Amino acid sequence: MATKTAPDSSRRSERSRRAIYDAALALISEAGYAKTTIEGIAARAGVGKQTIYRWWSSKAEVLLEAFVDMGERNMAAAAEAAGTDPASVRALPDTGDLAADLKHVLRATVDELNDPAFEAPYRALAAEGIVNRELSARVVEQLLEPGLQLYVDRLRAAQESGAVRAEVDPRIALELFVSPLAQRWLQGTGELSHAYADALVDYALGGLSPR
Amino acid sequence: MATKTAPDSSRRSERSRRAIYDAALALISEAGYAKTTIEGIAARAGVGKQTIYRWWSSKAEVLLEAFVDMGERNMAAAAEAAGTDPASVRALPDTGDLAADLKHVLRATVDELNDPAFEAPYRALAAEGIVNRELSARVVEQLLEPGLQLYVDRLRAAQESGAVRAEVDPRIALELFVSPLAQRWLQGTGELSHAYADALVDYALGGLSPR
Amino acid sequence: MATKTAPDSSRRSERSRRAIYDAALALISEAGYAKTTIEGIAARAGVGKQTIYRWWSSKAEVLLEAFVDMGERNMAAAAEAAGTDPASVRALPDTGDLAADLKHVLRATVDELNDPAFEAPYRALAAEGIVNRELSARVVEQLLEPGLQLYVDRLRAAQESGAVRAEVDPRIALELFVSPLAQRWLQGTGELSHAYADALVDYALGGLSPR
Amino acid sequence: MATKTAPDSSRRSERSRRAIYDAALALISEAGYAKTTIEGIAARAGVGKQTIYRWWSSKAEVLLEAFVDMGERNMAAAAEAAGTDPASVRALPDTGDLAADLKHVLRATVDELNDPAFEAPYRALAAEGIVNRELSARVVEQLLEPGLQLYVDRLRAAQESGAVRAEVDPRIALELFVSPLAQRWLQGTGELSHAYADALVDYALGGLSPR
DNA sequence: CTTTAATCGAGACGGTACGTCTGGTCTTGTG
DNA sequence: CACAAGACCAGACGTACCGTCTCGATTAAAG
Repeated sequence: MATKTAPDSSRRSERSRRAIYDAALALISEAGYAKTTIEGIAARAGVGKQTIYRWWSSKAEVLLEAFVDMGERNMAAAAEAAGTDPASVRALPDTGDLAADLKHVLRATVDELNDPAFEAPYRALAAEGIVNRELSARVVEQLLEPGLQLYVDRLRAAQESGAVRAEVDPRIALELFVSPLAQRWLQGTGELSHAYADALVDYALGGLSPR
Repeated sequence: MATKTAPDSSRRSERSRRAIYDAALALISEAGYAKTTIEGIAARAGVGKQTIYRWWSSKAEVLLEAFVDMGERNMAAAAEAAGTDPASVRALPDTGDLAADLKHVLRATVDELNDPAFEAPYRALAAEGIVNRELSARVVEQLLEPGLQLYVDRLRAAQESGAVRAEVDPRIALELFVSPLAQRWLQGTGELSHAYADALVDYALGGLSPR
Repeated sequence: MATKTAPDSSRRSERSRRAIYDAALALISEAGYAKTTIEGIAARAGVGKQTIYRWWSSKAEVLLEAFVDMGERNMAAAAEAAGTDPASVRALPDTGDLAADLKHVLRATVDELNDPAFEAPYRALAAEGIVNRELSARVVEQLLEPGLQLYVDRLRAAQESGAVRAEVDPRIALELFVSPLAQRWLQGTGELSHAYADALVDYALGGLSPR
Repeated sequence: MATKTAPDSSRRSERSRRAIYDAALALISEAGYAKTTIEGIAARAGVGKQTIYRWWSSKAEVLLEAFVDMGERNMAAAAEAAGTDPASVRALPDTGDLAADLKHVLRATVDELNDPAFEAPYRALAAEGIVNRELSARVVEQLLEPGLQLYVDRLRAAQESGAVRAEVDPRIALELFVSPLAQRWLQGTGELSHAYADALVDYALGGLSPR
């Protein structure tokens, strides 16, 4: 039986890949995910439809890769601007004051989530992920997990310095302030402000009960 | 210019409405949101397509109403089974022990979220809501808000009894345990267990910092 | 078994009938037969759709009756204007000169066929009749036959006066000049002029072969 | 403004074209013109609807081409059967006896018009042509004109041999026997028999007046 | 360097669903 | 009961995309 021969990636056109990423992100920002079609991406990128179907299996996959690619380029640019190596760019600060450090990062996250350029494609990815488990796993793994791990690291450090109780599970702990933020952004259930971010940190660290 | 005259809702066929709700929920459970089509709903319901387009403007709207309707019927059934009036069915318990009460409700929520029958349509609605702000607002208002208000009420009662600090904003406080649950369910970032629900309540009430 | 009870024509609204005739003729002139819909006629006439379906079985039937009605009113008006009784209005002239008489009538027919107001509805009727045998029979019987009979009468008179050979069948003979006219009008295969009408009469009466 | 680019006819699927012609003719014979739908043709032909819309602009156009194609194939088949070249197949006979020649051809036409297989599609085409001038012109030009030209040629020959008066216009003369035939067929105003065809020729050639 | 085979842009193809329009029936007051 | 109004089921309309499938015309690797 003749198996569908896999494409030879060594002969792949870098030119087309770039054009497809650019077209995909542009269209999703302009018209939204639902109105973005593979046909539209191909036309905008000046590429045959088959070239897309050859390398990706769905619209969501194209978007995910385009998004990851954008993230990598942004990070490389930031690292270059900062004159440091890329790895250190995303690390959480550790000034010794856990609350201040968390507020600092969460405020930055709030600003990022409020950035309209960021909005459309990421929303699209989030929405698709809810319904498409396989994609969701890749989104979490490639886009979210690295960021979450930084919180885990910082909380572990805080546990060693005694700022956080030792028996607390950092994976659950970080959700106390990260998930409310994400949820508000996804569902639009409330404003995303620096004050809100601060409140989340205060409540989560100090607890709701009187001490 | 002749404005498209709105349909006369007093002449609406209750029979068709029911059939459409049933067909929509059935198809979404069987095939998922993306593969459910208006044409399919109409065919399954034994209804003309126009009858759907006359009363709803999108697939998402049909689903939302079908879902709200299902909720109302379930609640009415539950109230009848319990022999009480519908209003009291969804009220949070108040045994005096806030942590126990919250764990009780959150565990029930975990069970509900893990129920496969509940899964498909609600996921579909959530996904659509992320990308469709107008729908999202209606989902929040009609499906989520009533439930969240119960938390606010319970937390206010706890503040009066001194179990929660007076300066805490209940709207934010409830997100500490509700949002992480929702987030895990939406993104599949972790298991949804009773133990997890308990941990969220403990962390949120007691805080992460040592006391 | 309950037979579909026939409508009681004694209670029929004359008002509606008139309005429907007027609306049908107006719409067919404005938009053509194909774009004229029962729905449109009802709306234009300010009448319920059922009122049309109750009394007519098809769009073509409505048009036919509207057309017959229009003819009757026109004829009555002409008779009144001429101060004679309606029956004599459509009679062919008999001056003793058959060729002249036929040319006179055919020229009038040419003028009528070239009248744009006449065009659309009659074309529509003709087209529908080609495909709808039952309608065609009624069109022929109610609209065409009376006119053709006049030719038969005139030709019979000519046979008695010796102007036409006795063994000629008048029903076939009249087709020699009437059918070419009708055909050109239906198919647009050539101009419809007085000269053409004259030529038809000359050729038909005198024959094509030399004598 | 991006003009809707015309399809590339060199890449057209001959297979589909055939299947569409066959399906169109079959459906029109079975159900008539009005009940034949583009959707139905596509389904019957095992073809996407777009493939029809890509190459034809209306149901009438499809039918016209299907009909022309059928005619060409029939003629080619006849030529092959006769062992002669296609051009000579449709030529009118010239035995020197004009009346006999015309009767021969008209009788054949009568038989053809009475053939049920021929009936439905051609009626449909004729009906549409009456209302659709653009189509009518193409029908006349592609289907009728070639046949009519043969009469013109034969009549010209007759004029040279003295069998027809020199001042007669052949284009008009042929209508004397062709149009009545067409008219009877279209309107069902009378039987189509060999005797009728003969009478038309006799009347037209000899004239109605005594000599 | 060719040669040659896979990728490329392009777009026709068989399909599915869209949202609209109309047909013909049924229902609901009103006169 | 006929009527105006219009909701109903049904299904065709013409359009937009889907994912697959040819087509030459570049490429880029292996000869």
